[in-house]
Amino acid sequence: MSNNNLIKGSLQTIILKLLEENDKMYGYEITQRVKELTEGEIKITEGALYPALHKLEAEGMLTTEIQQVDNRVRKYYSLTKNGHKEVSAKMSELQSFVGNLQRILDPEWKPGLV
Amino acid sequence: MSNNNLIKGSLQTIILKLLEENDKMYGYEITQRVKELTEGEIKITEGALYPALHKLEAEGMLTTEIQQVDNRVRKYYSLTKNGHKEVSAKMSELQSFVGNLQRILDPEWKPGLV
DNA sequence: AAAAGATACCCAACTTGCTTATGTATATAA
DNA sequence: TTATATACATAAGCAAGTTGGGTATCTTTT
Repeated sequence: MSNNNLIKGSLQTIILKLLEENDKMYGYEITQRVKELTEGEIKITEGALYPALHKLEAEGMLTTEIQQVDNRVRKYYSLTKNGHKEVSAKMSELQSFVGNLQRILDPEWKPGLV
Repeated sequence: MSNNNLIKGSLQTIILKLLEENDKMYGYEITQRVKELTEGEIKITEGALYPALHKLEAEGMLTTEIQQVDNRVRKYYSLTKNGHKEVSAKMSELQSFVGNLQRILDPEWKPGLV
């Protein structure tokens, strides 16, 4: 992530959610997608991403598939069955955390507003 | 903190914001306020809180004032001038990060919705 | 009366999840 | 030919937590 050390632990959720929407992605693609979606505001570093991918794979959330594209190796990741389950768990965990944050930081806040 | 490792990095912001709203708070009071506001979902541990308070004080964001209440010592914290500045900085940093998170995790999301 | 829990502070060992820096390799643009 | 983009990876170090311990007073429960 670029210059913010905020909400550590959301990287896993980001990876899982993107893979749920895209079925199959490789590491570099994930960094670019996040950069796109946030207009360059969040940059996932490779030093954070690859270990996270390896960890999720070791935990049985992801499977990999190597592809050769233009003399370059790509490692595609996709969700396992457990991975699919994990997405919703992580998502509701994160959404509930963000909701609680809003309750603390913005006393005016009610669900339905940013 | 209860079961979420998501809070890392946002604890400082929470402390600063609560102090902006309440002018003067002591450590234990902060833990209770957060518990209240989140209906017990977020519990700030003392092992996290006190070092964070000491660090913010060392950085010149907070000043302290000891009070004796019912034979018990309370250490009240309040924002310094720099502390007041820091609140808005941290707040907009966090809000922008949360916005970016939504953009990544919920492609349907537009500012104005949760 | 004793034990448990709430109030109120603190510290230290440890773990986790990043950053920063480095390495390999190919292709393209300046 | 140097830098930038694509594409993978690892390792040292750091910051911010968790976990578990300690001290002390007051109140509630057994």
